[in-house]
Amino acid sequence: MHDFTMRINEYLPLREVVFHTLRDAILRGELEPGEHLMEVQLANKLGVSRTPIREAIRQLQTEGLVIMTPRKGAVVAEITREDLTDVLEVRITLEKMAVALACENINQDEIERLKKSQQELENMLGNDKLTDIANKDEEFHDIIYGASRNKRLIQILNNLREQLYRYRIEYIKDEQKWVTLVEEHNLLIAAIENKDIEEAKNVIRKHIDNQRKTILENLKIN
Amino acid sequence: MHDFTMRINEYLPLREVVFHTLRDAILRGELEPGEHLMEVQLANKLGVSRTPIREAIRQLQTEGLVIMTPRKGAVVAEITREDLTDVLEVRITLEKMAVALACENINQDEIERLKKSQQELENMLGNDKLTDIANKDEEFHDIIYGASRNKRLIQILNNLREQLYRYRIEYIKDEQKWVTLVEEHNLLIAAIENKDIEEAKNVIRKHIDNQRKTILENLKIN
DNA sequence: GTTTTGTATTTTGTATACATATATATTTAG
DNA sequence: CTAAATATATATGTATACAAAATACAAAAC
Repeated sequence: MHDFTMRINEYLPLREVVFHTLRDAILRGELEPGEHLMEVQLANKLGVSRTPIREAIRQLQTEGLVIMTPRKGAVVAEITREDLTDVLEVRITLEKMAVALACENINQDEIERLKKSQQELENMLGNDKLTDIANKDEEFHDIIYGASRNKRLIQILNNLREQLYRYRIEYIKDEQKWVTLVEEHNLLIAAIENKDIEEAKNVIRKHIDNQRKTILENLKIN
Repeated sequence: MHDFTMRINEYLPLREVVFHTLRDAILRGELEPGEHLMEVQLANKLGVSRTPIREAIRQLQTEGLVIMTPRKGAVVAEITREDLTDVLEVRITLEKMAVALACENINQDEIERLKKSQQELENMLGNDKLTDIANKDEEFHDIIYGASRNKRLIQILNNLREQLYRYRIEYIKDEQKWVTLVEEHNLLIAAIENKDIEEAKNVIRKHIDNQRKTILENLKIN
């Protein structure tokens, strides 16, 4: 018997495809900050009409990746050092909130998944591609987000992470930081398992702070 | 000589007009949760084409006021008690962050504006329309947001407040709560002026918590 | 009576056409 | 030669047309 449920929801609106294409182009740097996004040009390049392009650009705006001005169009958002600092500052606060809630609400299954994810992450370091490692690291933190049981918090944290997407490789690629990364993750698992809220908050604060330092150091922009 | 700079930026795209119209309709309850938003119908009613309607609906989606499903369209978001609890929980965390930052960064001018706004609010209680009072209360908190100097924080707080817009009158309309409201605002001003971060966080936590109780008590939905 | 299937209608997705504002190039006045 | 004025081109805003999917409903099959 075949699984026919497989093809359910396989349909993707063009606007979604365009959105992901443009988003990736921005995050990879193919579309540079300050660059003007012109609807007809993009429509021709991607072989669609202006309509899905417009809708995708609007979605990019809400993610903070482009800035739109009425009658002027959209430009790829310049990210200033100040913006990054702001984002990271909010992120630390909300990550602390997330681990605190996770301490209270996490179940045994999630703890197991956390440990498994962490083990896999350790095995990948030095072997797999950086983006795969970065994805595994995201998975780890996603489990914690989920254990917070607060959907709005999860949504905001995902959005903040999105803002930092361009820089997420920086931290992973420095081999000297791997020891710290693994150590912090393990401390975090222990703290959450012991429901030690203060310890968990401390560890996550340091963890994000390390990322912050790396990002700000490697930053060419002002 | 006339001032021609006056008309600069006076232009508003139709999508913005439609967005505000629909948003107000949702917040007033004219468009009820679960109700289907149909593009042609709205376009006819508002006398515009489908294009600005579509773009407005997408914006409503990012504000969390409607839920869109591909090929199915948009429905006004049902707000569950759980959603509200989540929003308020995040809001308390971020309001605490905002007042803490405000303690560090606020300047004399802003303190004066805070006191002036508060004085005006007190004078309005019992005299002015509830929505005007609510707006004045927003102004008060906006000054504190601004003093945090964190643009991303301000943006997220504004969005969270948006989610609670439907219920903001509930708290204001109960005359018994006015004393508490005024008292808390004054305590908050004092704490910020003295740069007493812990006290400020405590006051704002109580302040939002009081709103939370009122909202959840008056809530008919599950 | 219930389920299935075919058809009509409605609704969203996408493309395109036209209107209008902005940017660019050209001309003309000083 | 510079700068204002004008013409031209380009881009966005909006409306409309057409395609395709979802829904509603009726008829047929069981």
